[in-house]
Amino acid sequence: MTISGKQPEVSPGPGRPRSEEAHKAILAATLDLLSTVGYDRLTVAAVAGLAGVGKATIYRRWPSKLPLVVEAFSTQIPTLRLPDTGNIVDDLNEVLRDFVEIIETTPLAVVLPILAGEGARDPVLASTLAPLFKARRQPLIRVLERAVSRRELPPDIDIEAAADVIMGPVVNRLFFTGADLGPERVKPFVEAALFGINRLRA
Amino acid sequence: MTISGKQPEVSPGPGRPRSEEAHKAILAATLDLLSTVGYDRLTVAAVAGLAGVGKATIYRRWPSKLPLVVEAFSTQIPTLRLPDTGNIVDDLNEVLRDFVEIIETTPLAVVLPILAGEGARDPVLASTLAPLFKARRQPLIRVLERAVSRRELPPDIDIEAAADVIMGPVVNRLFFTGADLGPERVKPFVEAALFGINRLRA
Amino acid sequence: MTISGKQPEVSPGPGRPRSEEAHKAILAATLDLLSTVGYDRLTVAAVAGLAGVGKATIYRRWPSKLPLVVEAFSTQIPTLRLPDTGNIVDDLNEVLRDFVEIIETTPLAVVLPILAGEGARDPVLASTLAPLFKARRQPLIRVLERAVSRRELPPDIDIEAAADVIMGPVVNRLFFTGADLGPERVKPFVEAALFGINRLRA
Amino acid sequence: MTISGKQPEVSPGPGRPRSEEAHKAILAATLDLLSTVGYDRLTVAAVAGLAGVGKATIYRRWPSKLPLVVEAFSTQIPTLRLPDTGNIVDDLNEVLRDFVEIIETTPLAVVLPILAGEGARDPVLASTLAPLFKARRQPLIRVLERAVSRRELPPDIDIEAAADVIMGPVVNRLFFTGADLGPERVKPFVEAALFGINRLRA
DNA sequence: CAGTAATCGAGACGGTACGTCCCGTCTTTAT
DNA sequence: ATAAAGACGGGACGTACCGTCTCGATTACTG
Repeated sequence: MTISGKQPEVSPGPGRPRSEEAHKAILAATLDLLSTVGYDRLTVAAVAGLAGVGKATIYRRWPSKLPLVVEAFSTQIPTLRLPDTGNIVDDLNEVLRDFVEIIETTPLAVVLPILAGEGARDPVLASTLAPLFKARRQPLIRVLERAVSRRELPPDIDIEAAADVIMGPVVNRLFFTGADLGPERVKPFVEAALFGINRLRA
Repeated sequence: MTISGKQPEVSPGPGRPRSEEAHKAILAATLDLLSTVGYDRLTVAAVAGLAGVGKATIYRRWPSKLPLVVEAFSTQIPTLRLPDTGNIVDDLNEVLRDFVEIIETTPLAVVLPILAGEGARDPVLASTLAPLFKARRQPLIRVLERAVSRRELPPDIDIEAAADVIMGPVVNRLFFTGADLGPERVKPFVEAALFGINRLRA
Repeated sequence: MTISGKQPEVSPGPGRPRSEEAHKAILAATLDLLSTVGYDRLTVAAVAGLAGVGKATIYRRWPSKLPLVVEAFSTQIPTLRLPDTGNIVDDLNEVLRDFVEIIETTPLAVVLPILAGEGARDPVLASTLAPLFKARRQPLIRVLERAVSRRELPPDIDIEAAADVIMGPVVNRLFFTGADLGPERVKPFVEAALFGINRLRA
Repeated sequence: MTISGKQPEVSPGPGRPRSEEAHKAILAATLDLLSTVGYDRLTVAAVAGLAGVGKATIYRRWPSKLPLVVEAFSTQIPTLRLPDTGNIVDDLNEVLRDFVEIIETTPLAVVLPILAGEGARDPVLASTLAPLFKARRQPLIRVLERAVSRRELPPDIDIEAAADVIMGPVVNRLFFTGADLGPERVKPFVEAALFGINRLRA
């Protein structure tokens, strides 16, 4: 955060510092249970037990169960790679294949929509989630920006809207249509987004 | 539902009949609370109290809280109109404008993602929800079919996928991107879906 | 309470009535645990488990753990018999022997002082306890009243004070002096109370 | 405590010596809170906070909460004076008046019964408390011994039992009967103890 | 038209998770 | 080594909700 590294990060203040070990164990246990039993069968007491931690140690860090789950799943986000194949079609294909794979192999399919729903009602939560959702979109945005600089897309394109057009069809299918969608089937959706739905032949 | 509709399909049998009034009051109270406090802060006891009904009267009709919410929200669906302007662009614009308006003025913004999340975890629920989600897509599917018969779209197009490409961007923006999106801003998304994201100029 | 017995006790009010069975099971379980593990190792959850009852069923009846214990021990009081031998000395001996036996074979030795201490600080609790403590003294008071009517005691004697003089030495020994005191050793204390400490020969 | 009091009895060893100031502040804070909130709503953290001390500083001196409270309350005891009027009646009156005054103006009314109750459950605590309770009785025992040597009491009297007969009525009234009892009302109880309850006229 | 049976509002039931609080210990930096 | 500060594991507390059950009181059909 600082430019010159001179200062000692932050003053730790008096008292025993919070255990980084416990912090990690809690998040790991949360993700473990999330994938095992799902969101609402996950209990804070079970997380504490699995992490070898007291409940108070959890509540000292997160005000309730939901923010804990939010942070746990947010640690998964950096795994979204930023591809650089040199052309937009292949880049987008890779980004979407990654995304589909994560959704289908982690509890995100359960947690993401719940967060979206809660966020729609609770502005505080929404502002907590905003940067996380934004981070999730970042690789996609970068891919599109590079496409612009390569003149594959017009310079005045609305990149945010374009991102929605790319992600949307896949998101809709994963969460609402319920149709099967492996990573290998994202290609037609990329083409449709780029060139129009006429490309969607049977 | 039956072909000869002259009289009550089945003999009602002995005993006091179920109150149609109570039924409606329960659904209305459920929707009310859904929009007020959200899904999991909604309690069945509160629904009962608001509807002036005993809890057993609710559980006599729905096996648990979730199906109750599902039915309550499904009563909102028929308001999606099926437009028929004669060309695909205007039809799609109208369908999407309707959809955006409903999402932004009813508790569906909260309920829909939650149901999607729960459905991802509970296959029984998923199969309950499938026809409801399908009904929601129906106007869009019909619009696309008519476009095919008008030769505006190729005859071998994958209509289900096309529907996802149309709806997806709007859905993504409404539920996850969090950006503003009034009914008047759906037009660029329709064009992008039809002709590709090159159309998305600033 | 009413003179003519016509009315049906009390209106039960709507809704499922509280289970008398559960009530008794809770009190029995409380006494059981009180004697097994003592006051503060007794947990409400354990009481619930032992009684085969939900915790809420306990908290619906008693606001917290202490009042529950109060009521549980108060059910023990009626076992204090009211003797009637015809003379004050034997009557008092029997009352005190009963009292000592109860203290030494039930958790009252633990609970009574705690209640006294809490009552000294909390007026609400004190007024709850007052009738219970009074009931405990009742047999002793009656014995003294009968002694007055038999002219064994002067008619203008302060009976409440006399009761303290009778009970006090035994109470003090049981709770504070810590000396051994079986039921068979109460006799000298009765005589001392009646005739003065000169009677307390080794 | 030692006969030659010139310097610290033991070599203080290396390191910072324990703060005598902190010690006193802890005991004062304990007594303060005891009278304010009672025994089990008193928390060690609150004592530490009020004393301006870390919790570890408390646990370095006392193994747990109870011994801390025991020591705090035992500091109150030395104020019991040993009267010497020359006759037993006045001596006892003074001893009891002192006792009543202390109970009614300090948190002892709360602490004493609680300690008695805990002691009944925990033999270790009981043996810790025994010398304290004994010290409290010491002035009374001395008064009685002097009465024996003055031939006011028979030489073979059971002094321990006599002490219970003297203290008991007052204790019972203070802790369990709940009746008013100022220092000026102890006289009848002294007389009753000495000569029998016939003296207790209205 | 009396009897039967399912319904009603109300609210208690067993069970379980929540989030808070406290105990007694441990871990930091500072003196 | 002790100090203040405060986090730690553990565990009880009292609250809230779920889905079921039990009341007395309707409200229909059935015989």
